[in-house]
Amino acid sequence: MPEIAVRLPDGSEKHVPEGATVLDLASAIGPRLAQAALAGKVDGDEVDLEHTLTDGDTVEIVTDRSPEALHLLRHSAAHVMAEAIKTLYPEANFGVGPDIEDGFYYDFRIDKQLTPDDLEAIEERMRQIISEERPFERSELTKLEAWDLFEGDPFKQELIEEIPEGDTISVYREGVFTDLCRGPHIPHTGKIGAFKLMKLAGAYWRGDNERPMLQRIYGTAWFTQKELDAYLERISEAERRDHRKLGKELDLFSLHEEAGAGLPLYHPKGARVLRIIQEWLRQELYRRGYDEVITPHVYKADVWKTSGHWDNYRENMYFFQVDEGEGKVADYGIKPMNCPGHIMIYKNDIVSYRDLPWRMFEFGTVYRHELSGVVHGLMRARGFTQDDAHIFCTAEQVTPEVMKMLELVDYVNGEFGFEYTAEVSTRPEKSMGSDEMWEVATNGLKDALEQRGQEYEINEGDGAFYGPKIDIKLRDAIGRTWQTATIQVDFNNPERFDMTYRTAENTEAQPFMLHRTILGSMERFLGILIEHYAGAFPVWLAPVQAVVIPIADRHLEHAESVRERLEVAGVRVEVYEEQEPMRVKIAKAQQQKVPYMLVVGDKEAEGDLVAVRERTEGDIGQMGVAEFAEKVVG
RNA sequence: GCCGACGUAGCUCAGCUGGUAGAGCAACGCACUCGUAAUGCGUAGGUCAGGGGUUCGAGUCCCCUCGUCGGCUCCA
Repeated sequence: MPEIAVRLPDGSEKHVPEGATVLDLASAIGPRLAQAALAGKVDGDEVDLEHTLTDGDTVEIVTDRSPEALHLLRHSAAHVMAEAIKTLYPEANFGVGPDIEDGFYYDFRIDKQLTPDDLEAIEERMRQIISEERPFERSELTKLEAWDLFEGDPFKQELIEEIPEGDTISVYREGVFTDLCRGPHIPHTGKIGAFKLMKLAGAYWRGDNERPMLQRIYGTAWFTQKELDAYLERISEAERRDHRKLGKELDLFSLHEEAGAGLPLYHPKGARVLRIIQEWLRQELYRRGYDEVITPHVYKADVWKTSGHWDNYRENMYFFQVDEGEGKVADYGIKPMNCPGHIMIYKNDIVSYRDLPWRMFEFGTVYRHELSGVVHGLMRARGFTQDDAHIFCTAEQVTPEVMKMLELVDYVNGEFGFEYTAEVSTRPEKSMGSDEMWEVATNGLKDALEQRGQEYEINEGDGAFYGPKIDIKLRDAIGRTWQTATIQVDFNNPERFDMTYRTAENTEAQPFMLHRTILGSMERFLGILIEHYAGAFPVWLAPVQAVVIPIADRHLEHAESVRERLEVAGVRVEVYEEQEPMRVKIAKAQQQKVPYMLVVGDKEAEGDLVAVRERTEGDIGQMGVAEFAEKVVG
């Protein structure tokens, strides 16, 4: 029998009979590999095990240890769920069902509105399909055949319509269910070791709010029960860290129905943490040549007309009218952004090139009427404070200024122990400015990243309409990512507000304007910090750094004296003076995640000492008050 | 804004198919004065998110509004 030669990932060559499939190759290498094989990769493209090899292919066998394996599994699980839905609800029409991070979903339309209880029946049906180890069978069709096959399935037909003429259209069948699918899939349903349907949601067809809303079920799938359990544990961990729960327990902030959605109220401890962060950042900014400004929360509508907010951002703004007497009524708008104020300051006087770059910053509180469905604790509020800054500069200064911002991003995130990645967003379809401006600005951002040796990804077409941007995504203690810092070039405002500066040649030129935040919104950043630290702030951020715990009433006097001296030394300290056993006070301090507990009893009063209990270490022994203060304030 | 779920004492939650509200913690009072994660007893606390409806009767069923949660969309 004629043979063909294929190349394996280790560079070696393997001869197999003509017509051999990926699975045949795996068998030829070893029976255990054949058993573990899920799919193949031929010249980098994923294929099924049944895929026929040709001479000269470079082939890799995908097993459950391969990085691509989980998405194959999850995509296959989505098919199994679709089949379960189809058997339970034969009228079902399906949309799309991809794998996503940690799982999969499928969108579909059925007559019944599902409730969480219905998920159990679907899971049960899925378990049955999985236990039957049904093979996924691929077939290839012409566009016309595919169209006919999905008769009565408008969503699938719409997808078929969009497949370019001449492209291969493939479908996969497992059991009674056939789905339009590029593939590949795992060999049979039995490979899905563990799964769970997680939640039910609505989702617009093709993500378009003009189109019908389908039902969506999210699920997760893993090779083993152990992995599934670990994933569920990760979710519980995230729930334990939920800033809304911890915010309540640690008495940091509250939200009130009567106040309105998305308008957090900071309690003394929450306010303290925010102010500590702000004061620290303020000093860093002063050191880096920023000027702090303070601008009003409301402006007359004219400002918003000039800025374009009146026309383009109205539905997100709070506008109101004020009766100014004699039948005159004036429109005012609460600021959703700080830029117009900073621009007015810029324009207050003639700016020389010698004044540039001008770095203006403000902890500016803004209000945006976000859609009711998106507000979420501190993470997405309607009133929030940005650590906002605008840098007005010349074209040549863009790259160096962006580099300075990136250095600041790096420094700030390092202080909190965050790792992060950068993404550059390029010109979107709906945008203003010339191609040349976009190119100069986008390259300016990329140059800054490259000169600093920072890796970045490109988000094609994801820039703001007024200019390209760099977004920074943090990775927190349990691996979740959060978008915080953003650096944006703005072509719009210098134009709209007719901003100029005097050049060295005594001509007028338009400055570049950069927007940037480092923390993003203070609210959101605090929320991220709460979850990152699981509520246990490091000593420098802790709203209460130490509590003094007198053992009995006769120790109150010494406790007070300790508190006074520590306060003078700059330690944030409280005395737990209620008449309760020491262990109760310790329990309370532990729950409040206070870094240090200072037990004072007879021995400490006698020697003017404190017995220090560290929150995570436990009792670390006695020391003098000054020594302890030094330890905290450092 | 859209789809769905939910909203009971300050907090966490119980209250089956409609018969007129309950626990633990917290608060307050009294006792205990204690050596490293929760002392005992007692008291008080709710127009069951708000409004409307069905019913002899609604925390429980229906509608609207507000809010919360999970998604979608949005994030000039």
